[in-house]
Amino acid sequence: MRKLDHVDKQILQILQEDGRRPYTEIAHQLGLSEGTIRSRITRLLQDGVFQFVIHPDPEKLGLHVQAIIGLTTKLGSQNSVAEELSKFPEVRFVGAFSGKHDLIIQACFHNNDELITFVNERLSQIEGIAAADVSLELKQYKDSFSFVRDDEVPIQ
Amino acid sequence: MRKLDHVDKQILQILQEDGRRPYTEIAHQLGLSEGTIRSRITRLLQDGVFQFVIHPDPEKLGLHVQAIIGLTTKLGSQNSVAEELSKFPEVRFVGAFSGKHDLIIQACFHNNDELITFVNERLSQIEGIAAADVSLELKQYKDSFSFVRDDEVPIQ
DNA sequence: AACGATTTTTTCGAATTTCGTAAAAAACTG
DNA sequence: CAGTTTTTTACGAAATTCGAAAAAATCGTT
Repeated sequence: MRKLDHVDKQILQILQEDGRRPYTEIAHQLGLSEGTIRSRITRLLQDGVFQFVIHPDPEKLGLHVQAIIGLTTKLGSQNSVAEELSKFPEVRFVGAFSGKHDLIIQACFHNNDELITFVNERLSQIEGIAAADVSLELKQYKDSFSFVRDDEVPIQ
Repeated sequence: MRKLDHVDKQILQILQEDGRRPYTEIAHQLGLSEGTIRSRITRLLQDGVFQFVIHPDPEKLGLHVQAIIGLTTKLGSQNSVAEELSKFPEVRFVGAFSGKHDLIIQACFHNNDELITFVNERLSQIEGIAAADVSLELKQYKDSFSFVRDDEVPIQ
């Protein structure tokens, strides 16, 4: 996989703001031809650098309750627990971490009942979870995939 | 804002998988006309139900270090701290929470140095942060905005 | 059930975008 | 610097999107 250059990052930055901006417009904006933008985007997709998706507003979908849950797993079951958790549609993020919790997940629910049911019935049925530390989201300030920056990648 | 119906959710589910699928194809897939898909998507966008974005792979962008940081703020400064943090491009998530930490953020860095600099120099300069509890991501299992489900919204 | 009003869906030609591909240009290599 | 590879451009054909009007469906009222 070739290293991303300035043009690639500019394309990503534009698509970050509007994932459906036409190649022709991006081309015009960057002073390149449509074909160039197209071939670059095709390559970026092929290299798995990004995907076209949508960002729904959970509130508008009726998912009024969001939570971050820190999990402590029994030694040796971290991986299987993480994979099990990843299958749930209400779980949007699962990661293994160093620090207080072995796993940290983020999940969305319609209401508190659904969250309680998830913790008490779903989580308890997964073998290997020792403890769950639930933090309820009170207000969301920022939530995005917008981490494309055009600054220099540090020399390793 | 009208309530989302089954067709809206189906459209969102399709776009979740491929944010660039043409209206014509969605229409064909759902047995509706292109115009219907177009007007529904236009309305959903106008109502702020979702946005077209891209999901970059942080690793492919050279962002090899991700962290979740739980913050304790001084009484009264939670909001200003959150807003300040939201301005950082490396910070992709900021939320106020009940539980152990007042704020929880998620951020991406090129390397450990960048993370250390962020914690020691950026965070320390923000007025109102009492403590920061850093968890380093060791492995990512799931990360998506795919929380559109087509099950029943519970009766409140 | 019938009515008008409103909203949603369909239709269709025009404008725009995307696609396939070949040629040109540029960049890289030894 | 000639040869090779990669990238960009160009352009006609195919597909998609767009604008707007007609048709259909939905809704509230009687």
